[in-house]
Amino acid sequence: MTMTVVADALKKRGFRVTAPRIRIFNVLQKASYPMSVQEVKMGTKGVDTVTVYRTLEAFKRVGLVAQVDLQLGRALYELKEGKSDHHHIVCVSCKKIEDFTGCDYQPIAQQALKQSKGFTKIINHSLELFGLCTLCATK
Amino acid sequence: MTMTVVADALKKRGFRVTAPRIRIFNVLQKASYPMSVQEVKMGTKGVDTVTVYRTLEAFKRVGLVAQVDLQLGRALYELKEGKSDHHHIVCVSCKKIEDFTGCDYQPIAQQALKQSKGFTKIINHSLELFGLCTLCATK
DNA sequence: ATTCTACTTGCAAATAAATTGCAAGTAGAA
DNA sequence: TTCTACTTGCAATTTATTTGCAAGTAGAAT
Ligand SMILES: [Mn+2]
Ligand SMILES: [Mn+2]
Ligand SMILES: [Zn+2]
Ligand SMILES: [Zn+2]
Repeated sequence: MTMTVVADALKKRGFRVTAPRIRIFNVLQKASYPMSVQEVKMGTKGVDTVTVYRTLEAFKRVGLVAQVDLQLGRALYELKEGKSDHHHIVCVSCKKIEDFTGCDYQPIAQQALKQSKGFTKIINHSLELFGLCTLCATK
Repeated sequence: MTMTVVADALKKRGFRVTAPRIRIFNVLQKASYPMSVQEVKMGTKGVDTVTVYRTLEAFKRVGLVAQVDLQLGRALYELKEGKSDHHHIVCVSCKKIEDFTGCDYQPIAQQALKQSKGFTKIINHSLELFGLCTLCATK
């Protein structure tokens, strides 16, 4: 995902391409794990926390970023990039996060829709695994 | 799930059976959807918010309650009861929540473990679907 | 039944997360 | 270059969650 892709994605939706948005994008791109708002702010120095919140929200709306909930008491965010659907394993003890790929959720979504009275379409899903990492498991 | 089950589960882990804990349990039992701390507090009237937090945490530890994250900015909680593994569909617009059952996540978990370098066991998982309910879809 | 003590609770205060209002700044169209 | 709607930073709020502590009590021991 190049920067022109970002610019285009933003423009296409009526968003302007600004310095804070570019910086935030770059921070996310370097990260190897989903980041909290505070972490993103740390990485950009100079960009206000509120701007990080608003930018991540904008990125989410244009589909550049995914919000991840790992039961840590705050939301995390990561670039979707070209990467297919991937998810996470989290150590419930030390909070270590690993990615994994290969979530075939379509059958589950189909079954859910079949049961549902009020929904006819799924537009997104979250799937996270929780465990003990080998390090914490030995303690 | 009867109340003696609660009492036993608590006692077994060294927790005392108290009035606030019973009330909170009853509120959760009546609910047909996962509740926020504030909603639980509303339902109990007289029990302090802090006690709700601490009790839900205790219930979580003894396995009575599951925490659910629906990207709403706060955690939700629901009784596990005897009910097997079930999950939710959430309307991203009006936040309507529906249950669904039939999450066969074992293959996914196995595949995740196969890929993982730092984990050898999954002890929990979260899976939530996001969509537009039929009502919101027509707007 | 009474005593004892570790576990619980409520209240207040602190911390942390997320949102809102607004004036000043600026991207990008004209 | 001009103009204006979109953005930003800063301060203030609101909402969520945690912590400290003194007073209360469940449940074991007597
Ligand atoms: Mn990831
Ligand atoms: Mn449920
Ligand atoms: Zn760990
Ligand atoms: Zn809806």
